[in-house]
Amino acid sequence: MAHDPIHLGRNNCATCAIRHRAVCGALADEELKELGAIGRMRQFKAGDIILADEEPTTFFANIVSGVIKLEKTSADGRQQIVGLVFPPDFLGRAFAKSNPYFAQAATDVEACTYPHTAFENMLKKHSGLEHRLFENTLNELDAAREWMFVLGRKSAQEKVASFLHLIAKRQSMVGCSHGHAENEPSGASRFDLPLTRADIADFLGLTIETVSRQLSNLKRQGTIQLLSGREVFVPNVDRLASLASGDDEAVA
Amino acid sequence: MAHDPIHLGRNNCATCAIRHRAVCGALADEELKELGAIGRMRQFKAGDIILADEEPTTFFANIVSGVIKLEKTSADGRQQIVGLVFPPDFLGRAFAKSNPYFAQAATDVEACTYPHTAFENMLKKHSGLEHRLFENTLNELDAAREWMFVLGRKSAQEKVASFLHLIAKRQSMVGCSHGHAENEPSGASRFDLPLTRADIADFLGLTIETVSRQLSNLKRQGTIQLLSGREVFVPNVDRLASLASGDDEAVA
DNA sequence: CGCGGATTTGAACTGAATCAATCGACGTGG
DNA sequence: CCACGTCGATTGATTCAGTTCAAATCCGCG
Repeated sequence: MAHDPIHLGRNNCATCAIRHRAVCGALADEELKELGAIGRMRQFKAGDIILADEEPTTFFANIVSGVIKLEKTSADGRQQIVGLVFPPDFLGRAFAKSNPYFAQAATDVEACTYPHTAFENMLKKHSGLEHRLFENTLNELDAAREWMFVLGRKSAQEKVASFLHLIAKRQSMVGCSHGHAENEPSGASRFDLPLTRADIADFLGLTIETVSRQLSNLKRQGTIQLLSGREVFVPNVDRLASLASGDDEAVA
Repeated sequence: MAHDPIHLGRNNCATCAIRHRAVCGALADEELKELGAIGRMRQFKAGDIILADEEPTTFFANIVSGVIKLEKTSADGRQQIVGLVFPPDFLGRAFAKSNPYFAQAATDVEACTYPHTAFENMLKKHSGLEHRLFENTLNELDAAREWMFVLGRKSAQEKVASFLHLIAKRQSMVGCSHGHAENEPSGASRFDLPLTRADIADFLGLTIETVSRQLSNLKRQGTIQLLSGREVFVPNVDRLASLASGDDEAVA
């Protein structure tokens, strides 16, 4: 739980798993060397607080493996996850005095981190890097708004199906080395849930119990199988997708 | 309802009401002239569709007056407003093949519009302009995530109070000529609602009836007064804010 | 004056929350 | 090696906030 990441040495960008898909992919060799010089690989354990709410940002990061949750908490303890950060996403709010939310490792995480000031200087110097980060941010905004629909208008069943579908999409993408390929999985899919039931509830605006019940429903229907631990098997992703958007109705 | 805006002549940037607060405020005189040359002032009527969903973006715009709603609709007709665009906000999704959502005038709107390609060329040429738009986008992302908390975790009463508080903040800001001042209103406030009950419901993930009931509750409590037409009077904005965050409980 | 859309209000219903109990996996210590 | 405690997850029973269905009421406008 403590904020005590393992510091590894400098990263070798040339062999980096997310080299081409992350924001640093925007840079030419010369510039990449400059960015690499300020980057440092770190590991976090599930539960580690990576960036604290309302605190000055001390660093930015590219996620290499694992999942980070972005969370908002109100005074009376209600929580809402407002974003999930997967590889090769970028973590951190540029150009702000303080972080607008909590960033916590949902699973064990490896990330390439950059000191706050040095990175913002790079942004100012290399407009290509800023452009890449801008495009990234636009995509995050689209995703956030997509999720607003889920939160505001979908039923519990649709929410849970939407979540599973999202994870299936993102996890299937982790493998591919280039591009944000538009390769929607449509056949079968198998993956580990990066979140606990409590996290899923906080992401969907539901309670733990409702999430659990809906997962049981989907299992009973045969839409998903819950294997050992956090593992899920989806025999037909299209079916899941249609439940997520409410096209389909019950199937007993 | 038709897509038939009134085309006015070229705008005079020097006297523009939003000159300093909009993205164009990033530019030096020379560049401003260049941007002004491609800008054209247009007027839209309440209900006009400004940008259609899934269609190529034909133009971008700075909102000079009025309010635009950004809306998502599902196949079965459910709707969710995923953003409101006030002066001096920027409208349009840069660097995308198509619009990720519907943009419709909630009230009569005046906007300074820029042709798609010409504007994106300006962005490429002037990194200062791109930077300003980037900061804008970061703020929109923060706002979207803030709203995700409202949608996922707040009660109907809190949602309606949050909405009124948001409008009170934004409307009070329309007057000031510079900066995104952090001047939260805290005393009394009077404003026109830019949205119908149906729109408010779609923004809050509620039904029309629930919105109406909650407004009646707030009125009965004395937290707000509903004047003629769309006008609302809030004697104590702080009180509204505390209802919005759930600090406070009922007051009979 | 009367029409039509927007809004309010009422009554009944229901999906998800709440309250409560049990289960299962895992790690620790006797 | 097994009993125990903890934490996450499941399942059941009950409650309640918000929806749905239905009916007034209000209001701008020709």
